[in-house]
Amino acid sequence: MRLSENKITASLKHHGYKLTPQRRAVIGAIASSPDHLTPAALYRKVRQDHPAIGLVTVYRTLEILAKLELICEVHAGGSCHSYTIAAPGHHHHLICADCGEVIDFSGYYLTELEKRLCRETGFEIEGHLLEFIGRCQNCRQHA
Amino acid sequence: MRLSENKITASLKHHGYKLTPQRRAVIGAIASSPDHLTPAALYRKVRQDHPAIGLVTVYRTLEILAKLELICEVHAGGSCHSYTIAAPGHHHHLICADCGEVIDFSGYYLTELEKRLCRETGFEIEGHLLEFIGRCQNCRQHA
DNA sequence: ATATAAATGATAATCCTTTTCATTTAGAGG
DNA sequence: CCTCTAAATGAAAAGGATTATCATTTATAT
Repeated sequence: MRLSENKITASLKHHGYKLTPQRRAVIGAIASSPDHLTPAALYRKVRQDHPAIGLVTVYRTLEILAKLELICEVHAGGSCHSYTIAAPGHHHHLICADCGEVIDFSGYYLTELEKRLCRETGFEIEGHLLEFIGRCQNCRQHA
Repeated sequence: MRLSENKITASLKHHGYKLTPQRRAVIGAIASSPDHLTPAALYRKVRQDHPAIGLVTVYRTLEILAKLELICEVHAGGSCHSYTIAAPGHHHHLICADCGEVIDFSGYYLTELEKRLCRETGFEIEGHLLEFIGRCQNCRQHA
């Protein structure tokens, strides 16, 4: 389950950020999109309802949301800077290569592997990046 | 075990690319580095021995090497465009957040998870991105 | 040696992202 | 409600990374 728009605005307020119409618009756009968006794509989407917004504001809003971990970066989609709304807690992404839809999943599949790597390499492991890329049912049927 | 310089030059020739001194220099630099390098960092390194080389040539060489899968992109290191020499076959990276060293490992830890995701989501999974980030023994001791 | 297509490097052009700064505004406190 | 103030905005410019253009050079097949 993904974070709701309300949770996000609440977290912004809680951290002392002002709730401007522009920020609401960016949050609304990203929260209502099932797939991941680049800053430019998000800008285009937001401008439909909010033509006066500046691209800079989109960047600044994304920066804040990322710092508060309310959105997360998607890598496997090709573009290195795509964002999607965060799900609470640790999770991973399954991304459709055609339509870009992002499905979250979670689980602790990697703890055994982490332990083994620690033993064998002496590394202290702090985090990981795991994403699957594929084709969703819908895109497969329409191909 | 990582690809040797010889394997890489052989593959270049085999695919009809010419073996120029500049390309040798780029390959030498990337093959001799245990960590991952951005195009700019690689450019700086190559210029020490080969001052006349252009940054453009570095980009072009990286493009070819990536297409032939002789080098691979590293994501978790922060910069979205870092490259390191490829290991033959499918593998993953364990990256030191301090010194950038990249350790390869392989295994088939994800096939069960892939099957489950297929069943539950209807996706046809084509690939994945798995990287661990942490601190190597050496960096931990010197911290 | 020669011919030729490919590769190079300088330059310019494009993106994408971040700074700067004057103006506007959200939200706190009266 | 007003007023005030720091924060946020948008326009413009700057900065950085990557790609395109093009005349010149060069690796390699012959």
